[in-house]
Amino acid sequence: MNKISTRAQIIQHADQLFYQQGFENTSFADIAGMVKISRGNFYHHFKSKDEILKAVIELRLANTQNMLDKWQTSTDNPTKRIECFIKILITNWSKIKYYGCPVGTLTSELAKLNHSLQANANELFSLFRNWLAAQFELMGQVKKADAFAMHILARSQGVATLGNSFRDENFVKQEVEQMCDWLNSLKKQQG
Amino acid sequence: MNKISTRAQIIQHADQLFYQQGFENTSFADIAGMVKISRGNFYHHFKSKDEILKAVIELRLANTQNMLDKWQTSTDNPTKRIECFIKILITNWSKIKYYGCPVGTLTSELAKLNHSLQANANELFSLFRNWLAAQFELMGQVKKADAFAMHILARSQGVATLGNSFRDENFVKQEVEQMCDWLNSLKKQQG
DNA sequence: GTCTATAACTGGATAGAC
DNA sequence: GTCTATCCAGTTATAGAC
Repeated sequence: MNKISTRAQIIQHADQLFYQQGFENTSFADIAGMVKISRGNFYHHFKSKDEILKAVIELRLANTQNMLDKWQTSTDNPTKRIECFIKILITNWSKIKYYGCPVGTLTSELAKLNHSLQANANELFSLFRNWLAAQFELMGQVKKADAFAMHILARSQGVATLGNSFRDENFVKQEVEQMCDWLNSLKKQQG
Repeated sequence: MNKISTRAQIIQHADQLFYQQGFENTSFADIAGMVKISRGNFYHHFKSKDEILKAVIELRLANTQNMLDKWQTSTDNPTKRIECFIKILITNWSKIKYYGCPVGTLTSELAKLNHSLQANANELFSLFRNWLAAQFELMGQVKKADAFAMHILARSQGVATLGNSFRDENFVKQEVEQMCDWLNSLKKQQG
């Protein structure tokens, strides 16, 4: 019955704004405007802007874990699971088109700011990396599991960046298809 | 005999700072500090930060064109030329490690700012794209030339982003090798 | 006591007058 | 080329509302 807490609202809107506008470029006034509270009131919930970022990253980690868990239970075929990952590019295309990949753009921005929460943001990549590696292991690719995970992560990342720059959906679809082809060629090798 | 002009110095240092710190996060004072001129003098050369960005992008376009021209003359083998491109990841690793790809991080940042110079920055990608496509055509891959160009551009981009995040040189080297293998497998197909 | 609004402080930014 | 104006960010202090 309770309404969503103010704290949760702040995190939720900050999450969205950090993604769409970037962390640095998003001000308290921006967030306050969306949550409809006064600027000063923030400090009742968070000690600093960095704490909001920390909470946002934690929210993203939780949401990502949820997504991976769902994929894990919705099918027992690891190849199909990896395909779920690859196809986020298409599922989320309407956002990626304008704002890029939420993980890659955040880690890149924090790297340039030399921000103290770089490691936290990188955990988002690690979450995908480890999950993907686990799937490749299930496919029988034990030795190359991590390398393959990084490979597919990197290709997805590149497609997101180029897709965002050129705003070309066909390019994204083609690359997704190629990644799926590559994935399925691995399966056959294992037979 | 002339010393490098003040204007050129501003652009050069801005280029470096925009790359290392990001565009938004770099202030006039930062640039003025490096060029060692007063801030008033700044306005003699540039009316706004956006004008500096425009000049920086033009400088990068010129530098990129120079690099491509050099590769074009230093070898008449298109496959080897594309390898030159792929291997920038290793050549520039010491910078990519900390600041990512100068092109990808700029276009991503400008996309989030919804900046008016997005199209100018994208030209940097187009320069590479068209040059790569021309090389693939010379390799005999006429129909797929542009798709291959985008493919290799995207993969390089992804490797830069992940390399920057995980700071893992071995990963970069492995991916570079794989891209070169892929490239050479195309050559054989054509005979 | 918990949450919120208002106002003011501080530093850094762009901008522009002199 | 200095110096100032203005604005806006993050932050803090205080006092009121529930």
